[in-house]
Amino acid sequence: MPTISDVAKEANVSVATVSRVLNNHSSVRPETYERVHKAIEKLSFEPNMSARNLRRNETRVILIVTPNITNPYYAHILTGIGDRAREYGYSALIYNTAGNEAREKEALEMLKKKKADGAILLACNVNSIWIREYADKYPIVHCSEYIPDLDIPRVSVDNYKATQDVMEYIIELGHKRIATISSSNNYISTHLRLKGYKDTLKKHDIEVNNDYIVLADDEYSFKSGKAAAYKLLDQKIRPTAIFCISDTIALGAITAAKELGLQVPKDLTVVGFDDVDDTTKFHPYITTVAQPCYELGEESFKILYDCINDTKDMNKEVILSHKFVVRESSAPFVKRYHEKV
Amino acid sequence: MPTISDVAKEANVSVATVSRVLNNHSSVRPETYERVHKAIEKLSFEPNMSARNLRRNETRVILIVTPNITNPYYAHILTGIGDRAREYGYSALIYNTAGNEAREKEALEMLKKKKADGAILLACNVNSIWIREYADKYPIVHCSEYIPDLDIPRVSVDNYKATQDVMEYIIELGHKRIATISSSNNYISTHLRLKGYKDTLKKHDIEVNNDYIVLADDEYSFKSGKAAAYKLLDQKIRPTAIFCISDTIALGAITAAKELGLQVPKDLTVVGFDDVDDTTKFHPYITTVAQPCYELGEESFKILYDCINDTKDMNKEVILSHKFVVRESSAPFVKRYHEKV
DNA sequence: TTCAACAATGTAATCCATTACATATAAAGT
DNA sequence: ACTTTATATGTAATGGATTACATTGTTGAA
Repeated sequence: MPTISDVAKEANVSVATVSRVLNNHSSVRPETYERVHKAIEKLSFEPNMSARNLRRNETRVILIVTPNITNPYYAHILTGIGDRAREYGYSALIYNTAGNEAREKEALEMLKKKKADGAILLACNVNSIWIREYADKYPIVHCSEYIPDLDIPRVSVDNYKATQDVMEYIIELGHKRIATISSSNNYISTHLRLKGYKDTLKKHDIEVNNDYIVLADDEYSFKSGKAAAYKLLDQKIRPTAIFCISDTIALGAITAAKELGLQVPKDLTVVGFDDVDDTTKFHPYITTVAQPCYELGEESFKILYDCINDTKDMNKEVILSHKFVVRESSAPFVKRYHEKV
Repeated sequence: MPTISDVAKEANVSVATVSRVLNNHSSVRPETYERVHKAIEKLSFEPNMSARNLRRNETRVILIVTPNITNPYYAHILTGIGDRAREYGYSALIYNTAGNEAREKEALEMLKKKKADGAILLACNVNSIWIREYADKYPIVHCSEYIPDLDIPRVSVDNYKATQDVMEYIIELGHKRIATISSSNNYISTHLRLKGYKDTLKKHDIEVNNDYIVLADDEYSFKSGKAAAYKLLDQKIRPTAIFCISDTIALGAITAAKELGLQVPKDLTVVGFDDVDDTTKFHPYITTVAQPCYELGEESFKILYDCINDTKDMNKEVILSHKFVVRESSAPFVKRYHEKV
């Protein structure tokens, strides 16, 4: 491996000049610049990152704190982060926390220990305000989930608006008995989706029925989605539509409906959220809100990069647009002879 | 951030001694060792990795070359690698290649440029012998796929044996008309599974029928699995069992069967491979071969680590054991009135 | 013409941990 | 008692890039 001083010799200049060329300093004469570049290419020189990092006091490593990359939603985001990071010469330290706060803290301690230049947090409870003390000192970006009122840079979709879209659509279809399967977790998205659900009902003068709000588990597991749907469908007056806050839950709901002899969408409309890969693996394909996961990842890296480099006028909050996609699991409400309402 | 010389001062020794303590050199007196350790703890000193890496000429970065982390199979492996890597102070550079050879080469060029200490390749065509020239010079480990005859260290399951297990089971159930959905890709696992399929049939004096061997696409997509199943089930003499080389394909096959009015497993036995998350999301739950993905990942990191550190007597080939799990998609063959055979 | 101001480049210190080599002290051998 | 050997620790060079400061050369103003 050639070093900067090999290049300097080759180009007949000092190492300082080579370094200036490398870092695009203005004070280098164009012809010198040219000469150095030729030397660099001739020797196919690549600056030694350890040396540069040592001198610049950076690591070129970013931390990705995620509950679980095995979840395709996070995997897509991770791909976006990874592609952009690589492009900028960063590598990733992936911390799987399984939602465990102790491990989240352990992860962020890496920043203190200077093992990473910054962190992207993929899932974060609204009450984790302890993150502030890290965010005050180190570059941290929230991706998709965030903590309200703590103005930590973030990128996400507009969960409230997306839910409104869903609910307006379901109401438009003529449904009145609309339930939701939310989650026991404490994510901002969960809160916003629930609020969107309630607010839109109220807006249309439909009473919010607490029996129609049931919770799946923290990780939106298929199983818990199915169980939640059972709770809804076992009621005397069944809902005719269910808004699920994730596709996996929606899948669970559809399975539950089938087991109860209900046809989706004929007897029950089911809408999901996220649009991960499973939505079109089985009929009925799920009507859902598509999130731009890859772009969420890309964007969070960009913001983190700006944070690390103290870019002026950087974006502190990026909202990417979602897309509501109507597929097969939703249909107009039809009053049937046995219906009481 | 305290440095090694701060520690030296605090402990009243030279930096060399501190360094010796840090690296567990034998020649340090126990009481000195103790004193230095106290100083380290008092200042909560952490060695600066850039400086260490510069001096030691290493990066502490490993390359993970994968077609697509979005695939849960790879995601699980990645989690295993990641957890182990972090433990040893390595971070990961994830290269998504989408199976593109140019991008695979681009990835391995990082080794030449000293941007990573070694690489783990997650999917690799059997004919990619160009990898040898990198493997000769740099630490490279194959995980789950590999190139035969090129003795590059690797970890995988015994695909041939696993397929034998599956086939023996299906034959045991009384099936004679057994088809397989393989893939157009060029992975060693694909070849071995096909060979296992054929060999076991022959062993039981069942003729190999080429009409019963159809291919899904390279990525085992659901869609292509479904299409392949249609090809099998449209034949005059239908198979009564299908061995699919992936669960997603199996899922596709089950969907195709349903669409054709066949019940799984009553009318058709379907067996998958991998045991990723989807296998128990829908009934019938899929009978499949469970791969220890996380452990495959862990093990590959360990081997790579040994390669990087020239460990003597390291394992060059690790075969982890698979587990054949019988669930709902397989059942004994029952001769029906309309059956010709 | 002379000096200030600036442009272009060079010299050397710096980042921090590692390690070859040097030194000092103690234990062992004759 | 005196050299030899081993043990424990220190000094200083090293890895490669960056950058404050120094130097040289050039241009323009007075």
